[in-house]
Amino acid sequence: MTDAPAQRAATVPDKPSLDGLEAKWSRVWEDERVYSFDRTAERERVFSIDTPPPTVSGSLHVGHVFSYTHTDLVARFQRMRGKAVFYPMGWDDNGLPTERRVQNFYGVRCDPSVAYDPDFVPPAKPDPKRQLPVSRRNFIGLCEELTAVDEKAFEALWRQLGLSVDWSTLYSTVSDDSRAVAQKAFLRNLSRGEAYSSEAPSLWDVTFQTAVAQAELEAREYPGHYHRVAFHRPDGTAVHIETTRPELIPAVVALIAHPDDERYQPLFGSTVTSPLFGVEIPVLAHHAAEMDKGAGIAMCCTFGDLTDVQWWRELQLPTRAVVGRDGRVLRDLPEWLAGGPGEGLYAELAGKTTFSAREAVVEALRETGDLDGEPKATQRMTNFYEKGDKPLEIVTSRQWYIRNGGRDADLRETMLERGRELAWVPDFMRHRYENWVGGLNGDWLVSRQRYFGVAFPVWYPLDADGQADHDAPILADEASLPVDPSSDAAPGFTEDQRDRPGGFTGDPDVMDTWATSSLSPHIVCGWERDPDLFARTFPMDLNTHAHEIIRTWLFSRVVRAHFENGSLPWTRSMISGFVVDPDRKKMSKSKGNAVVPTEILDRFGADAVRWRAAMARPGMDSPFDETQMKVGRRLAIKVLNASKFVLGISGESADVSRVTEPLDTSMLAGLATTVREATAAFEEFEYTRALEVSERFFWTFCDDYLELVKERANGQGDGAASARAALTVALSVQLRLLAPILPYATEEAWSWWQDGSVHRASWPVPQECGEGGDPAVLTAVATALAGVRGAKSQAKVSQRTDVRRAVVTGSQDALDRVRAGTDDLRAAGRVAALDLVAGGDDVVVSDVELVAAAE
RNA sequence: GGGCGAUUGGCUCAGUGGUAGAGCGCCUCGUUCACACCGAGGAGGUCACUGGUUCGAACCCAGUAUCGCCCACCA
Repeated sequence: MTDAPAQRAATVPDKPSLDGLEAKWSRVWEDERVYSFDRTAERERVFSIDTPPPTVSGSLHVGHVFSYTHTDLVARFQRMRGKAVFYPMGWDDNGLPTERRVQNFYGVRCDPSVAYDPDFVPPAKPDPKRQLPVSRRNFIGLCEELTAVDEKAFEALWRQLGLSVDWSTLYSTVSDDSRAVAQKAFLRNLSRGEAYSSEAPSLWDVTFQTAVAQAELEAREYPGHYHRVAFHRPDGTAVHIETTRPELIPAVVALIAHPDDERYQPLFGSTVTSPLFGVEIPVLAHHAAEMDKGAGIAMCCTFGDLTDVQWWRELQLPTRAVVGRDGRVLRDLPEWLAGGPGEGLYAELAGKTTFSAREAVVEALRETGDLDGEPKATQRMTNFYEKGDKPLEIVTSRQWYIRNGGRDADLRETMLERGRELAWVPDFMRHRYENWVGGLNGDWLVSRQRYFGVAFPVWYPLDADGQADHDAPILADEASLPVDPSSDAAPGFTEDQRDRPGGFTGDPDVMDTWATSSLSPHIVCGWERDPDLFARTFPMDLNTHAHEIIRTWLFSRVVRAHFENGSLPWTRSMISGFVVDPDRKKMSKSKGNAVVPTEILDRFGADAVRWRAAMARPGMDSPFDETQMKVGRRLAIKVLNASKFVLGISGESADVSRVTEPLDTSMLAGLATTVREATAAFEEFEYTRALEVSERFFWTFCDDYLELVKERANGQGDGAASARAALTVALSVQLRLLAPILPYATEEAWSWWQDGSVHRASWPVPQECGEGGDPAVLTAVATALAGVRGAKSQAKVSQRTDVRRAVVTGSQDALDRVRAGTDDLRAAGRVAALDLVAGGDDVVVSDVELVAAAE
């Protein structure tokens, strides 16, 4: 805060404009460190905010802009209220989105078997069809290179939008610090039994060749066919099942029907043989089989779907996998098929995709007559990885899990209780949390078979045969974190023992990005790194984001803080709705209906976009509509022009004790009410209401009050002094009321006559507006003025037309109020003589005698 | 199938028991002495529907419909 004041030159321009304000003020705010966090503040004075680290390899759309603005509105209000606002920003540069972007951008793919090339230069002309294999280390280098570029663009956007983050607290999810936090928290989870590894069936994306978590699933419509297929009883009679996946017949382990199903009760306990492959399997009963679905009896494979996994687990069925990690039928003949009638067919299927294998099996079923009728087309919901485009398979593999209540009723109840403990804005959003936690069907799978991410700080000893002992992992020392087990030797070993019998091997996997971002409160608050900061900022005061990541980011942070700190990570969550397209459909890049934020910021300006964002209440979806942006822009311009006008006639003295005229005290009384309402609204995180009351007052102030007093204020004496003081007080208060919404226009106007940033000024209090005013005076006088204006409008003459005489009727009280401002009214309406006549209740203007233009 | 939210003038939305509101758009008029990225005035709605409670319902209760989102659903 040393060398910037030159830019604060305090002159009122002749023609105020929004142009250039963003560049000018975001620069000044940075130079003066206006939003820096005072880390000496005691906990009660701190307001700490956890805001989502955007995926830098993704693209931001206008929905993000709105949601981040919502956070900023609260941050700015709290700062002006005197809080030390801790408002960091982070980048999520982990994981698949980055890998995918690097692959497309540079035309490379990661191949861990390729040796590191220190002189590697990416292809000048990437060929997306033939990606160049590069070493893991080179690949990660490219990830880091590209994210650095993306981060610059993101930061520029946030600065233009005017987010009041303290950029000195910027973090990224792949930094050494974040990796150390992620690894340390994982080791703690492990030591307390909250994390574990397990060889188990899990959802698997065959394109990315990685396991995925329940929270990353997306059910989509997917076309398929029902095939009615015969299994055979020992006496040769057929038992028909229906399946959409006949290619899994070689993997069948049982037929299963509901225990109450009379059709199949005689079969329970007996066996049947599978068509084509002749494998003998039992017919079993299980309550999860649905009588009215398909044939009522299902073929259970290991594994076709999650129900199969349930049956496999609960009925203790054997494992007979035929689909590999690449989504193709396993090359080697499974032992349970050896010697059977299907050996030849299997050889044909081996290596085929499930799609081609299905065709071959159907053909074979036709030939043997085991296909009953023709396949019937169907559309069904199928699980996809949210970033993938092929249905998920279920593959058995060793994975790391963190407990989250998905397999433990007590823990689940504890997590539901945490959700109840949390304050939700709006409150109904808590249902999404409860819905999700209540429906968990397994623990949180955190390992990914990918490259760019935080490694598990774990190695395994190798026995004399070179087999890893996964039950005796070698753990990293906390002091050594972060570590990379693929390049750092395990403690107690040397690098030349890597992957040698009797030596060690590093855990090959990386953590899913949510496993790191679930620790964002720990990362930003300095968990274990800066205990003093942590004590001042954690648990945090506010968490904000849109509702789509309640199940992922919000829930995962609750889990981690629960385990690590025995508390919620924050006391309150404010959840934004979506910006939807004009048809009320969700915006997404793939649908092509997403609006690019830089474009609207450039076209309408940050204040206008922020104004529009502020009009979307927490949790409410909001259609994108350009015409609304113009309204915000108009307000911002009006703020500049009204400020210029007020300062031009009022001078700069804001001495409220000089305000004596009833019309002036009336205006200030109304302003005091506005301050009360806006403050109460902001305290309830109802920024929209705060904006509405402030804006409504501002327009009345401009349209009525300014017009009424401008003549008197330009005159002499106590009346003029009263008006000028009132104008100045009102300007000061209103600029501060609007500052959180319109940071640029208010800062610009503030700079014309005040020292320092409006964003560091104190939030207005009603006492600034004096006491004893009657708000009804301004209302009554303004109503009378509107009557005069209406008469002129009706007569289709200029508002500047002189009025010889007019009559105001109303109740005695109303007339008293009008009388208090009668001189101002006559001046503003250009009325020579005003008669006040008792009658009726409302203020009504009549008998307006206009002076003809010619006179 | 379960859950949540929405339904008020052409559009976007306020309004939680007492005679329907705002902004935008529209129409008319005016104006350049803060503001043409302007001002003044005006028209426009049986508050989705059906019952119920109440002296009184946009608002409370029950149900229905439509739209959206979340979750579940691969036989």
